[in-house]
Amino acid sequence: MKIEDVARECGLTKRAIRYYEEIGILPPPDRSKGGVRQYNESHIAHLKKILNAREVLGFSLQELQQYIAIIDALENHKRHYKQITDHAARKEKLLEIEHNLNELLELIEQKANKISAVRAELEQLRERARAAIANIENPS
Amino acid sequence: MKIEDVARECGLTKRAIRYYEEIGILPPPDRSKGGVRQYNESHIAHLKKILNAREVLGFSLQELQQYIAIIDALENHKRHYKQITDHAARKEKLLEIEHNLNELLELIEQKANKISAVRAELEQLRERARAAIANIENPS
DNA sequence: TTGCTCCTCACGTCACGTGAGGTGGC
DNA sequence: TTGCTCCTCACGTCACGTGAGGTGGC
Repeated sequence: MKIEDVARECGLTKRAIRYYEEIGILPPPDRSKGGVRQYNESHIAHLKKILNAREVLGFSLQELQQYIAIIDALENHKRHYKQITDHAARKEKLLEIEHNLNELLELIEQKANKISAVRAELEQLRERARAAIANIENPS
Repeated sequence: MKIEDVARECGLTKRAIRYYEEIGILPPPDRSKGGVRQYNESHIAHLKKILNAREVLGFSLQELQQYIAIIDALENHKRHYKQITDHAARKEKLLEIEHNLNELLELIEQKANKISAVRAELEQLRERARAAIANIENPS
Protein backbone atom coordinates (compact mmCIF):
# COMPACT_ATOMS: atom_id res chain seq x y z
CA MET A 1 0.00 0.00 0.00
CA LYS A 2 1.15 3.48 -0.89
CA ILE A 3 0.60 6.68 1.04
CA GLU A 4 -2.36 7.68 -1.12
CA ASP A 5 -4.24 4.49 -0.14
CA VAL A 6 -3.62 5.11 3.53
CA ALA A 7 -4.79 8.71 3.15
CA ARG A 8 -8.05 7.65 1.49
CA GLU A 9 -8.67 4.84 3.98
CA CYS A 10 -8.06 7.01 7.05
CA GLY A 11 -9.49 10.30 5.83
CA LEU A 12 -6.17 12.14 6.07
CA THR A 13 -3.95 14.03 3.65
CA LYS A 14 -0.61 12.63 2.56
CA ARG A 15 1.04 15.59 4.22
CA ALA A 16 -0.56 14.73 7.56
CA ILE A 17 0.61 11.11 7.35
CA ARG A 18 4.19 12.18 6.65
CA TYR A 19 3.96 14.65 9.50
CA TYR A 20 2.78 11.96 11.93
CA GLU A 21 5.78 9.89 10.92
CA GLU A 22 8.06 12.90 11.35
CA ILE A 23 7.00 13.52 14.94
CA GLY A 24 6.87 9.84 15.89
CA ILE A 25 3.12 9.17 16.01
CA LEU A 26 3.34 6.68 13.15
CA PRO A 27 6.21 4.16 12.93
CA PRO A 28 8.28 4.69 9.75
CA PRO A 29 7.22 2.15 7.12
CA ASP A 30 9.56 0.28 4.79
CA ARG A 31 10.61 2.04 1.61
CA SER A 32 10.85 0.71 -1.95
CA LYS A 33 14.23 1.05 -3.67
CA GLY A 34 12.91 4.28 -5.16
CA GLY A 35 12.19 5.65 -1.66
CA VAL A 36 8.41 5.17 -1.78
CA ARG A 37 6.74 4.42 1.57
CA GLN A 38 5.18 0.93 1.74
CA TYR A 39 2.35 0.50 4.27
CA ASN A 40 0.47 -2.56 5.45
CA GLU A 41 -2.80 -3.26 7.27
CA SER A 42 -1.29 -2.83 10.71
CA HIS A 43 -0.40 0.78 9.90
CA ILE A 44 -4.03 1.41 8.96
CA ALA A 45 -5.38 -0.18 12.13
CA HIS A 46 -2.93 1.75 14.29
CA LEU A 47 -3.81 5.04 12.63
CA LYS A 48 -7.57 4.56 12.81
CA LYS A 49 -7.42 3.70 16.48
CA ILE A 50 -5.40 6.74 17.51
CA LEU A 51 -7.38 9.07 15.24
CA ASN A 52 -10.57 7.98 16.94
CA ALA A 53 -9.03 8.48 20.36
CA ARG A 54 -7.70 11.87 19.36
CA GLU A 55 -11.05 13.07 18.08
CA VAL A 56 -12.91 11.79 21.11
CA LEU A 57 -10.44 12.94 23.76
CA GLY A 58 -9.34 16.15 22.06
CA PHE A 59 -5.68 15.35 22.68
CA SER A 60 -2.75 17.10 21.07
CA LEU A 61 -0.37 14.88 19.13
CA GLN A 62 2.06 15.08 22.03
CA GLU A 63 -0.59 13.87 24.46
CA LEU A 64 -1.46 11.12 22.01
CA GLN A 65 2.06 9.77 22.40
CA GLN A 66 1.32 9.14 26.07
CA TYR A 67 -1.97 7.50 25.22
CA ILE A 68 -0.31 5.18 22.70
CA ALA A 69 2.35 4.30 25.26
CA ILE A 70 -0.31 3.21 27.77
CA ILE A 71 -2.16 1.12 25.22
CA ASP A 72 1.02 -0.53 23.97
CA ALA A 73 2.20 -1.21 27.50
CA LEU A 74 -0.90 -3.24 28.16
CA GLU A 75 -1.14 -4.91 24.77
CA ASN A 76 2.43 -6.11 25.00
CA HIS A 77 2.19 -6.72 28.70
CA LYS A 78 2.54 -10.49 28.46
CA ARG A 79 5.58 -10.26 26.26
CA HIS A 80 7.24 -7.61 28.43
CA TYR A 81 6.58 -9.10 31.82
CA LYS A 82 6.79 -12.81 31.03
CA GLN A 83 10.23 -13.25 32.58
CA ILE A 84 9.90 -10.76 35.35
CA THR A 85 9.68 -12.67 38.56
CA ASP A 86 9.28 -9.63 40.74
CA HIS A 87 5.57 -9.90 41.25
CA ALA A 88 5.36 -6.79 43.41
CA ALA A 89 6.88 -4.56 40.72
CA ARG A 90 4.71 -6.16 38.09
CA LYS A 91 1.58 -5.53 40.11
CA GLU A 92 2.69 -1.94 40.73
CA LYS A 93 2.97 -1.35 37.00
CA LEU A 94 -0.43 -2.88 36.31
CA LEU A 95 -2.08 -0.77 39.00
CA GLU A 96 -0.58 2.33 37.43
CA ILE A 97 -1.97 1.35 34.04
CA GLU A 98 -5.38 0.75 35.53
CA HIS A 99 -5.24 4.20 37.13
CA ASN A 100 -4.43 5.80 33.78
CA LEU A 101 -7.29 3.96 32.11
CA ASN A 102 -9.68 5.14 34.81
CA GLU A 103 -8.66 8.73 34.18
CA LEU A 104 -9.22 8.34 30.46
CA LEU A 105 -12.64 6.79 31.03
CA GLU A 106 -13.60 9.69 33.27
CA LEU A 107 -12.61 12.12 30.53
CA ILE A 108 -14.77 10.15 28.11
CA GLU A 109 -17.78 10.44 30.39
CA GLN A 110 -17.36 14.21 30.48
CA LYS A 111 -17.29 14.30 26.69
CA ALA A 112 -20.43 12.16 26.53
CA ASN A 113 -22.19 14.60 28.85
CA LYS A 114 -21.23 17.55 26.68
CA ILE A 115 -22.52 15.73 23.61
CA SER A 116 -25.84 15.19 25.35
CA ALA A 117 -26.07 18.87 26.26
CA VAL A 118 -25.47 20.05 22.70
CA ARG A 119 -27.82 17.44 21.28
CA ALA A 120 -30.58 18.48 23.68
CA GLU A 121 -30.21 22.10 22.68
CA LEU A 122 -30.28 21.38 18.97
CA GLU A 123 -33.33 19.13 19.33
CA GLN A 124 -35.10 21.86 21.23
CA LEU A 125 -34.33 24.36 18.48
CA ARG A 126 -35.60 21.89 15.90
CA GLU A 127 -38.85 21.55 17.78
CA ARG A 128 -39.24 25.31 17.78
CA ALA A 129 -38.60 25.44 14.04
CA ARG A 130 -41.14 22.69 13.41
CA ALA A 131 -43.73 24.41 15.55
CA ALA A 132 -43.23 27.63 13.63
CA ILE A 133 -43.61 25.78 10.33
CA ALA A 134 -46.75 24.05 11.51
CA ASN A 135 -48.13 27.40 12.57
CA ILE A 136 -47.65 28.80 9.08
CA GLU A 137 -49.22 25.79 7.39
CA ASN A 138 -52.13 25.67 9.77
CA PRO A 139 -52.54 28.99 11.61
CA SER A 140 -54.14 28.72 15.00
CA MET B 1 -16.79 41.64 34.85
CA LYS B 2 -13.25 41.88 33.56
CA ILE B 3 -11.53 39.62 31.09
CA GLU B 4 -9.83 37.62 33.84
CA ASP B 5 -13.22 36.64 35.30
CA VAL B 6 -14.48 35.50 31.92
CA ALA B 7 -11.30 33.51 31.37
CA ARG B 8 -11.66 31.70 34.69
CA GLU B 9 -15.37 31.08 34.24
CA CYS B 10 -15.00 29.67 30.72
CA GLY B 11 -11.68 27.88 31.04
CA LEU B 12 -9.95 30.06 28.47
CA THR B 13 -6.92 32.33 28.44
CA LYS B 14 -7.28 36.07 28.15
CA ARG B 15 -5.44 35.90 24.86
CA ALA B 16 -8.01 33.46 23.46
CA ILE B 17 -10.89 35.70 24.46
CA ARG B 18 -9.30 38.72 22.78
CA TYR B 19 -8.65 36.58 19.72
CA TYR B 20 -12.29 35.47 19.53
CA GLU B 21 -13.30 39.11 19.62
CA GLU B 22 -10.74 39.94 16.93
CA ILE B 23 -12.12 37.39 14.46
CA GLY B 24 -15.75 38.06 15.28
CA ILE B 25 -16.71 35.01 17.34
CA LEU B 26 -17.38 37.14 20.40
CA PRO B 27 -19.20 40.50 20.15
CA PRO B 28 -16.97 43.38 21.34
CA PRO B 29 -17.92 44.33 24.90
CA ASP B 30 -18.15 47.86 26.23
CA ARG B 31 -14.94 49.49 27.46
CA SER B 32 -14.29 51.52 30.57
CA LYS B 33 -12.86 54.99 30.06
CA GLY B 34 -9.42 53.45 30.56
CA GLY B 35 -10.05 51.00 27.71
CA VAL B 36 -10.73 47.94 29.91
CA ARG B 37 -13.21 45.41 28.48
CA GLN B 38 -16.43 45.11 30.53
CA TYR B 39 -18.30 41.82 30.19
CA ASN B 40 -21.71 40.71 31.46
CA GLU B 41 -23.50 37.40 31.99
CA SER B 42 -24.74 37.19 28.41
CA HIS B 43 -21.14 37.11 27.16
CA ILE B 44 -20.44 34.17 29.45
CA ALA B 45 -23.53 32.26 28.34
CA HIS B 46 -22.74 32.90 24.68
CA LEU B 47 -19.15 31.75 25.08
CA LYS B 48 -19.98 28.60 27.03
CA LYS B 49 -22.56 27.54 24.49
CA ILE B 50 -20.30 27.89 21.48
CA LEU B 51 -17.32 26.36 23.28
CA ASN B 52 -19.39 23.27 24.01
CA ALA B 53 -20.55 23.07 20.42
CA ARG B 54 -17.03 23.53 19.16
CA GLU B 55 -15.63 20.78 21.35
CA VAL B 56 -18.43 18.39 20.48
CA LEU B 57 -18.57 19.08 16.76
CA GLY B 58 -14.85 19.67 16.19
CA PHE B 59 -15.55 22.83 14.22
CA SER B 60 -12.97 25.42 13.26
CA LEU B 61 -13.69 28.96 14.44
CA GLN B 62 -14.78 29.81 10.92
CA GLU B 63 -17.28 26.94 10.88
CA LEU B 64 -18.47 28.07 14.28
CA GLN B 65 -19.52 31.38 12.74
CA GLN B 66 -21.99 29.47 10.55
CA TYR B 67 -23.24 27.52 13.55
CA ILE B 68 -23.81 30.70 15.55
CA ALA B 69 -25.63 32.23 12.60
CA ILE B 70 -28.07 29.31 12.48
CA ILE B 71 -28.72 29.42 16.20
CA ASP B 72 -29.20 33.19 16.21
CA ALA B 73 -31.48 33.03 13.19
CA LEU B 74 -33.83 30.76 15.09
CA GLU B 75 -33.54 32.42 18.47
CA ASN B 76 -34.34 35.80 16.97
CA HIS B 77 -36.77 34.34 14.51
CA LYS B 78 -39.83 36.00 16.01
CA ARG B 79 -38.20 39.39 16.07
CA HIS B 80 -36.85 39.05 12.54
CA TYR B 81 -39.93 37.69 10.85
CA LYS B 82 -42.62 39.46 12.80
CA GLN B 83 -43.37 41.91 10.05
CA ILE B 84 -42.75 39.63 7.12
CA THR B 85 -46.09 38.88 5.55
CA ASP B 86 -44.70 36.63 2.84
CA HIS B 87 -45.54 33.32 4.48
CA ALA B 88 -44.06 31.26 1.67
CA ALA B 89 -40.62 32.88 2.05
CA ARG B 90 -40.83 32.59 5.80
CA LYS B 91 -41.62 28.90 5.61
CA GLU B 92 -38.80 28.41 3.12
CA LYS B 93 -36.35 29.95 5.58
CA LEU B 94 -37.59 27.82 8.45
CA LEU B 95 -37.33 24.64 6.40
CA GLU B 96 -33.74 25.54 5.57
CA ILE B 97 -32.97 26.03 9.26
CA GLU B 98 -34.57 22.68 10.09
CA HIS B 99 -32.42 21.05 7.42
CA ASN B 100 -29.26 22.56 8.93
CA LEU B 101 -30.24 21.36 12.38
CA ASN B 102 -30.82 17.86 11.06
CA GLU B 103 -27.32 17.81 9.59
CA LEU B 104 -25.82 18.95 12.87
CA LEU B 105 -27.73 16.29 14.78
CA GLU B 106 -26.48 13.62 12.40
CA LEU B 107 -22.93 14.79 13.02
CA ILE B 108 -23.57 14.54 16.75
CA GLU B 109 -24.73 10.95 16.40
CA GLN B 110 -21.50 10.07 14.62
CA LYS B 111 -19.50 11.61 17.45
CA ALA B 112 -21.52 9.69 20.01
CA ASN B 113 -20.75 6.45 18.15
CA LYS B 114 -17.02 7.19 18.14
CA ILE B 115 -17.15 7.89 21.87
CA SER B 116 -18.78 4.54 22.43
CA ALA B 117 -16.11 2.79 20.38
CA VAL B 118 -13.22 4.34 22.32
CA ARG B 119 -14.95 3.74 25.64
CA ALA B 120 -15.52 0.08 24.80
CA GLU B 121 -11.86 -0.39 23.93
CA LEU B 122 -10.63 1.29 27.09
CA GLU B 123 -13.00 -0.74 29.25
CA GLN B 124 -11.79 -3.92 27.63
CA LEU B 125 -8.19 -2.96 28.34
CA ARG B 126 -9.10 -2.20 31.95
CA GLU B 127 -10.65 -5.64 32.31
CA ARG B 128 -7.45 -7.20 31.02
CA ALA B 129 -5.39 -5.19 33.49
CA ARG B 130 -7.66 -6.20 36.36
CA ALA B 131 -7.51 -9.85 35.37
CA ALA B 132 -3.71 -9.71 35.31
CA ILE B 133 -3.66 -8.07 38.74
CA ALA B 134 -6.03 -10.69 40.15
CA ASN B 135 -3.83 -13.39 38.71
CA ILE B 136 -0.81 -12.05 40.56
CA GLU B 137 -2.66 -11.69 43.83
CA ASN B 138 -4.25 -15.10 43.60
CA PRO B 139 -2.34 -17.30 41.09
CA SER B 140 -4.46 -19.98 39.42
C1' DT C 1 3.25 55.34 45.64
C1' DT C 2 3.10 50.35 45.31
C1' DG C 3 0.97 46.18 43.08
C1' DC C 4 -2.06 44.18 40.45
C1' DT C 5 -4.48 43.60 36.13
C1' DC C 6 -5.31 45.70 31.94
C1' DC C 7 -3.83 47.03 27.19
C1' DT C 8 -1.50 46.53 22.35
C1' DC C 9 2.11 44.91 19.38
C1' DA C 10 4.66 41.18 17.69
C1' DC C 11 7.27 37.01 17.33
C1' DG C 12 6.81 31.78 18.37
C1' DT C 13 4.39 27.28 18.00
C1' DC C 14 1.53 23.34 16.68
C1' DA C 15 -0.59 20.77 13.07
C1' DC C 16 -0.79 20.72 9.20
C1' DG C 17 -1.96 23.23 3.80
C1' DT C 18 0.04 24.33 -0.36
C1' DG C 19 2.79 24.88 -4.03
C1' DA C 20 7.84 24.29 -6.16
C1' DG C 21 10.85 21.40 -8.27
C1' DG C 22 12.40 16.93 -9.16
C1' DT C 23 12.27 11.51 -9.38
C1' DG C 24 10.10 6.67 -9.94
C1' DG C 25 7.23 2.86 -11.81
C1' DC C 26 3.25 0.99 -14.99
C1' DT D 1 8.02 8.47 -23.78
C1' DT D 2 3.89 10.10 -21.50
C1' DG D 3 1.23 10.53 -17.07
C1' DC D 4 0.57 9.62 -12.75
C1' DT D 5 2.06 9.42 -8.00
C1' DC D 6 5.90 9.72 -5.20
C1' DC D 7 9.57 12.46 -2.82
C1' DT D 8 11.77 16.54 -0.11
C1' DC D 9 12.20 21.36 0.99
C1' DA D 10 10.06 25.42 2.50
C1' DC D 11 6.88 29.14 3.13
C1' DG D 12 1.83 30.01 4.64
C1' DT D 13 -2.06 29.52 7.95
C1' DC D 14 -5.02 28.83 11.96
C1' DA D 15 -5.58 29.29 16.83
C1' DC D 16 -3.66 30.69 19.92
C1' DG D 17 1.09 31.02 23.62
C1' DT D 18 4.31 34.06 25.35
C1' DG D 19 6.88 37.70 26.55
C1' DA D 20 7.88 43.10 25.89
C1' DG D 21 6.72 47.47 27.19
C1' DG D 22 3.47 50.57 28.84
C1' DT D 23 -1.11 52.28 31.22
C1' DG D 24 -5.16 52.20 34.72
C1' DG D 25 -7.73 51.71 39.09
C1' DC D 26 -8.05 50.18 44.27
